[in-house]
Amino acid sequence: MRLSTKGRYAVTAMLDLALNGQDGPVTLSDISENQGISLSYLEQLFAALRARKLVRGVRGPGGGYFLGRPADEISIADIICAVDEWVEFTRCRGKEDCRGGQRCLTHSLWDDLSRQIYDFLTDITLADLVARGLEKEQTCQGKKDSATLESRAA
Amino acid sequence: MRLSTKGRYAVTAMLDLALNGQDGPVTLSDISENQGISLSYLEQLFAALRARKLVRGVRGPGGGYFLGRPADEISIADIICAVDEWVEFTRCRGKEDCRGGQRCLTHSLWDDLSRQIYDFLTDITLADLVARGLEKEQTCQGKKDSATLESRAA
DNA sequence: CTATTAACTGAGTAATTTACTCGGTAATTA
DNA sequence: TAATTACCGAGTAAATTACTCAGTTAATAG
Repeated sequence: MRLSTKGRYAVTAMLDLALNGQDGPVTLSDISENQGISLSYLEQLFAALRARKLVRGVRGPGGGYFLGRPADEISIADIICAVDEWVEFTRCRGKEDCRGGQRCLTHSLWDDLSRQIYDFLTDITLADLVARGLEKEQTCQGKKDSATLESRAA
Repeated sequence: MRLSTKGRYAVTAMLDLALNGQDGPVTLSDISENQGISLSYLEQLFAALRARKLVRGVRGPGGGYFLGRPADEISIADIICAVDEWVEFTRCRGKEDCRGGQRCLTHSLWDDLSRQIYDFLTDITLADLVARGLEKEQTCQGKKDSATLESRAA
C-alpha cells in the first residue's frame, strides 16, 4: 500500500465528482480550479482512473466526467491503487532470496500490515466519506457554536 | 498521513530491532544487510528516529541501536510520522480561503480520512506486528507447517 | 595508550517521482 | 462551422528518495 499526495489528489477529485456529478458531468477545468491542481496533471490522473473504469468521460461542450459506478461501490483503495500503481507485494518472494530468514520475516510482517491498511481502505467508500462529512456539516469557515476548532489565529 | 517506501524502511528497520535487540544492540550494518538499504540512508532515517526517542544509540565496539521504548509502546504511526515529517493537516485553514466551500469540503473529507488512517496505525504497535507474525509462523520460503522461523544464520 | 569499532554529522549527487507546460487530435454540441 | 472538452504524448522543472564520500566523536578491546 502506498499513500501519497498523488493519491490524495485522486481521492479529492473523485469526491468532487461524487458531490457535483448529480446534475451533469464535471469538467476537469472545474476540478483543477477547485483543487488547485494543474489541468494536465489531472488529465494524467483521470487517464488512470478511466482505465480502471472509475470514471466515465463525455466529450464536447457540456461534457466532463461522471463516476464510473455509484459512489457506494467505489472504495478509497480502488482510487489509490488506480493512480499509485500498487503491487510490490512481498518483494522477496522471487528475486530476493531469504536464506537468512530475518529479512524475510520483517518483509512479511510489513506485507501483513500493508494488507491491513488495504483492507481498511477497501471498506471505506466515497459515499461513506460524503455521508460522514455531511452529517457533521462541517464547512471550513462555518464553525458555528461551541466547537471553534481553529480560531482565527492570523 | 503519508505512506511511502521511506516509511516502510523505517518500520522494517524497527522490526529488526524489535526482533534482534533482545541480547544486545543491533548495528546499522546488520540492518543494512538484512533489509538491503544503504548504510548512509539508514543513518539518516535513524537520526530522525533518534530525535523522536524511538531508538537509542550506543557507540563503540559492540554498540548499535536499541528500541527507545518497549515494543508495545511504539506505534506504527509513531515511526512513520518520525521519518515522513507529516503535518500538513487541513491545508486550507490558513492561506487558502475556502469561499467556494467546495474545495474546502473535499479537503476536510480527506483530512477526516487521513485522521482515520492515523488512528488505525496508532493502535498497532511493533509488538502487535511481531506477535501476529509469530503466531502465523510464516516464513517466506519455508511454508512447512512446523516451526523453522529461526533458522540459524550467524 | 592505541587501534578499532560503530554511532554520528554534513555536503554533494544520482535516480526516481511528482507535477507541470506545451502542442496537438478526436468527438460532440450549438 | 466554430467552440468546447475529453484525450494523447513528448519534454521538463521541482521535489523527494536514496546513495556516496569524507569526515568526527565516543566507547571498547588489546
